Amino acid sequence: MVEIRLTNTRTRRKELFRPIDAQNVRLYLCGPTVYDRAHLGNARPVVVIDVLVRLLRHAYGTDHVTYVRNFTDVDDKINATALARKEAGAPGTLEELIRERTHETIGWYHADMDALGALRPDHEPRATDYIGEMVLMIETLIKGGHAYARDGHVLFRVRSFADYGQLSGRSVDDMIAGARVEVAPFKEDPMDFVLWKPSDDDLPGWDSPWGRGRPGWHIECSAMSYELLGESFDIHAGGIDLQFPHHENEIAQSCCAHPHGDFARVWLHNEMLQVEGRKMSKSLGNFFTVRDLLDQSIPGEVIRFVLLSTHYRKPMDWTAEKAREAEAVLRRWRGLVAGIDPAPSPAPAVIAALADDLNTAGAIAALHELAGRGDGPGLLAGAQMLGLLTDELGDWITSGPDLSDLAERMTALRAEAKASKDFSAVDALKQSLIAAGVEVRMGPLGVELLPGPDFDAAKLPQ
RNA sequence: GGCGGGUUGGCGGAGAGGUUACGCAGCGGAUUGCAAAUCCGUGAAGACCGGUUCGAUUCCGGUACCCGCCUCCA
Repeated sequence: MVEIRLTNTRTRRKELFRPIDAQNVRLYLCGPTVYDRAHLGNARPVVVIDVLVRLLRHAYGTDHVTYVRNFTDVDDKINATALARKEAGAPGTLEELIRERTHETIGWYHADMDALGALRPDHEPRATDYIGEMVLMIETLIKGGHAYARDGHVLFRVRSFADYGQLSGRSVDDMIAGARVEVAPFKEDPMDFVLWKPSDDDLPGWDSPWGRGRPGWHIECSAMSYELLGESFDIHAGGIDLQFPHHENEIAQSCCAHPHGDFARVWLHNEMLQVEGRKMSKSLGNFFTVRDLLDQSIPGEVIRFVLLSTHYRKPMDWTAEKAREAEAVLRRWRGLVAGIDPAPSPAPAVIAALADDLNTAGAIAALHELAGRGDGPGLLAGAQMLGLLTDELGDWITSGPDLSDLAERMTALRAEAKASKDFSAVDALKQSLIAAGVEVRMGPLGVELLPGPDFDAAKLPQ
């Protein structure tokens, strides 16, 4: 059995991973709020956890891992988008427009994450399908003295949970001293957070004991993970920015509603993705989507490689240079493994790196060594452990335009030139191909033409 | 203000208290009509100041700078 070690945010230590039930290893990843295209930062945890799931399936068996990732489809940004569409004259009720928007966004999300080679989770619950369960959980919290209703709102009573702040290493008093909390007249304590809030007629709402309203953000993950994974499960993952307040609040809700459970044993948090040294964020306006990159002809496999080339617990800067290097490596590797079957099992060095707190960068280094030794089957098996060099992600390598006519012409010209020693015609053709963004490779075996990133069919010689 | 993370060679980026990370770029060579690609070889590092140690880039303390969370965010 592979010994997997993971850094648990809760204990701040790298720990040996021991599943609650080795027959069913359970993992929950906080998924997207489906109001718009996923940006590149959204993709980092998805790709990282995808590798973790592959590793867990390798260690415990394909059918012994349950992976859940939610869709948050109750959210004010979704409402705002739908409302804007309605005001712009779109037909249908607000609820229909919201449903349309979330349905459309989920389709984009699936397409974009598929393009990165991320396996679909076993369950992808939507918050709107679990409103009843959330209401039940809130009622349980009220009965237990952990929540209270005021003016159509229900709030979680932070002071009722002694461990509040343990995950993120802060105390309620410290946070109040920070004085950056919303003070609302209906709160007993400034740190109390919303479980349920009232909806007016312009907002989606569900009937509840506290009137028509909608759930707060945090309760959905508590309710859905309980329904799908139980009161104790193995791993809960997400971006480090979710550590507080989202995950702290999830812990408070879940542990108070299900005092006999542990909720999540291991908390995994990935560091932020940066662009030009700054966090990619909506408020800074420096974010771009996965689709933007794909549309720039950056293959999903290249994006995946770049995301995995930095350890998940470190900030990662996205740069065009990294994408360029990754593409060159993948092109070389794909050439090396073309037509080859993978080795029966991944190289121990690859598994060892991944088992050591998901050291994907170390695993890639191990792949470089396999490639350097010319071990195609080993490289292929190891890379596929990382979700690289898979058939599904390989289209970009062969999907270029058909340049075989030009390659043949070049070959013929070159044969003539070798006899006449006049290479001017060959060089002229080569220059025009380069100008069209084609990489020209001439060797003893013949001529190879590869469309590069700047390829422009309009500039091809006739 | 409170809390957390980081600082490694030209660039990117890991592990390990003592022995080559690895990749890209550079340099030398092989190959090539010339290039490219490929192959072989190679120089180069760990913010700063202390401490522990026979020995620290690696452990501990401090300083500086950078980043993040505390507000929608992965």
